[in-house]
Amino acid sequence: MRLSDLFFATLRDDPADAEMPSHRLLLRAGYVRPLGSGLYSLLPLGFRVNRRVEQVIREEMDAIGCQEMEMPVVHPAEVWKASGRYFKIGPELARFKDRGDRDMVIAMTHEEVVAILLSELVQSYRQLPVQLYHFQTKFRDEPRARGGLIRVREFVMKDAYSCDRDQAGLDASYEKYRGAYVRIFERLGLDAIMVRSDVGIMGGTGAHEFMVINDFGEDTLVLCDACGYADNQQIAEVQKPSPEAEALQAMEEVATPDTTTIDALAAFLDIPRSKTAKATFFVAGDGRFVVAIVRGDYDVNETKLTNAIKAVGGLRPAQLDEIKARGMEAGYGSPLGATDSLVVVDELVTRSPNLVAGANRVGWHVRNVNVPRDYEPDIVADITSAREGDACITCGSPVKLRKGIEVGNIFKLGTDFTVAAGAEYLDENGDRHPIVMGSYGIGLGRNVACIVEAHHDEKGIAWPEEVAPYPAHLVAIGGNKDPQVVETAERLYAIAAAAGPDREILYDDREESPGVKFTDAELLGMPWILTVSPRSLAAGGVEVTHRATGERSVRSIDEVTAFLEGREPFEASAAAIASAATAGG
RNA sequence: CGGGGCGUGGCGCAAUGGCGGCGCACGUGCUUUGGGAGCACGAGGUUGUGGGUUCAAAUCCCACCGCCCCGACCA
Repeated sequence: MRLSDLFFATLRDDPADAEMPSHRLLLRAGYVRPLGSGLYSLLPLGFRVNRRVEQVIREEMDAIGCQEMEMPVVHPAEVWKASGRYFKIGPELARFKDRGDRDMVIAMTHEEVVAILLSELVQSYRQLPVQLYHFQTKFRDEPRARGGLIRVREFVMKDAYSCDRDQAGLDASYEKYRGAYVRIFERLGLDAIMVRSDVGIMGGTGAHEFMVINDFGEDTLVLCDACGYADNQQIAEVQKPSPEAEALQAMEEVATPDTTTIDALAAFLDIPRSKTAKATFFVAGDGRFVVAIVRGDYDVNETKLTNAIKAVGGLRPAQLDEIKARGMEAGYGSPLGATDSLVVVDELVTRSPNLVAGANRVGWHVRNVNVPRDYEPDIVADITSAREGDACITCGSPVKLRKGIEVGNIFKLGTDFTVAAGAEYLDENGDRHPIVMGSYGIGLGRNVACIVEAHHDEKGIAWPEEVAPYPAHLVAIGGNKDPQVVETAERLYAIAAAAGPDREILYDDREESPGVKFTDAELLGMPWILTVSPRSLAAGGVEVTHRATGERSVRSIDEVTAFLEGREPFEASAAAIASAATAGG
């Protein structure tokens, strides 16, 4: 592709409202353009990267026997009503009516359709297991798009579905996908780590997320360097301290003006936060009012709380009047005297004697509150979030917290969808069973952004060869002084073109100054920059620069030809890679 | 949905009540080709939309729309 023909434009200035490096660079280098919030066009360069990422995923899916197909983006609403998700999912699911006034949805994912296909096509255990996948557009009307391609509303996802006759089959399929995902992210140049994740209210028997550590990430990961433990903070467990035994003291009210926060309370009474009990108030989707009690030095983990009370529809923070109506006072709250509430107490609180808790009266707390002496919990469970430095649940070493971006997930769904769709098979004995499903997703655009996050410097992008839109970027300098430059560059370009579509290169044939061409080449980020100039010709050929390391050498026309034809790849020296790794952090 | 910020040419920005500008990018011509070149000429705007105040509004007021950031949310 000649740059004089390419549909793109590089921006000299950073776009004002692009905060993430990947977003800034993809905009500046002319890979993507926004159309609206969370809606992006992929320009030709961006589309080529997307396609190469897609191809890596396709190869690894095919390698585990997963069959590519395609399912519709628009579904009749009945499909989603049958699974129940039409009613469970809020405005995130886009709905509309077709010309016949029929309810329709724009698909967020495709479990329902797979289950329907299974119900139509699978009758015997002999047809199982089967693995299916497609690359298809999803629409999720997210409350807030952010981070360029990281969180968008419309995106292409590879979603795969395993279909097995039983749990053991699902476990085996799940393992295959786990292995495929490890290979995919390695090929994409991403350091993805697998963490256990919440299965949510969709049930299922297990799920993992593949995460890339990134400060702009939306999830928090709990990691242990010592033993390799890695969980999403939503579900991560840590070892909690064993408070020293104390004689239980009598409760005693104490005036504590202006102490609506734990910090203020602890400071006012001159006690550690660990000697206080914190109350937070929620309303579950089914209407139950929930008081969650954790020690003052911990935070409530809403995912754990949701799972502890099996809250269908999740939790929302309670309103002040809802709290008051149940005899409690926000800022000075506790279950003491509370009515009509589900009291959920963190297990550490039950082991921590003589805590200061709210008196449910503005400006007052109560000393020496003990569970279950002073109030009776409805549920005792681990409902706190892991903290930086807490003791690892498996080895006791201090854990660390890191932000992460989810680049893929694997999920043991179970039979919810197949039961709803009537997707059953007959076993060897003629008995009928629901098919057991798993689902496995990878968002393409998000992966493209994460690759840029991991492979860029202050000058621009540095694509790994596996996903680069073109293998090389040819720059001709001084062509007006020396016709041999243009002649040589044109010849090399033609050689690459003749070597097949995969070997096509970018050729900067524009009448621009050398500075512009070099700057753009570094911004666009092809793995190898080939410079033809009077200087390079005098030195014996073409100057070859490795974009990622900056390593530079002059290669003969024959060597470059062998590279362009795909016969002899260029390799960066180990030393250059090591020094680039050190410099890049 | 709550909080904050922003909306002026393709991009980045200035103009705070009185003739809408600057840099880059863009077009034409000449010069220039190893690190975002120079000169000359030129094109490009209903200042997000609607309403209001005023002799006069990009500027002040109201409403709406859109975008970004934080939070809520995230099968």
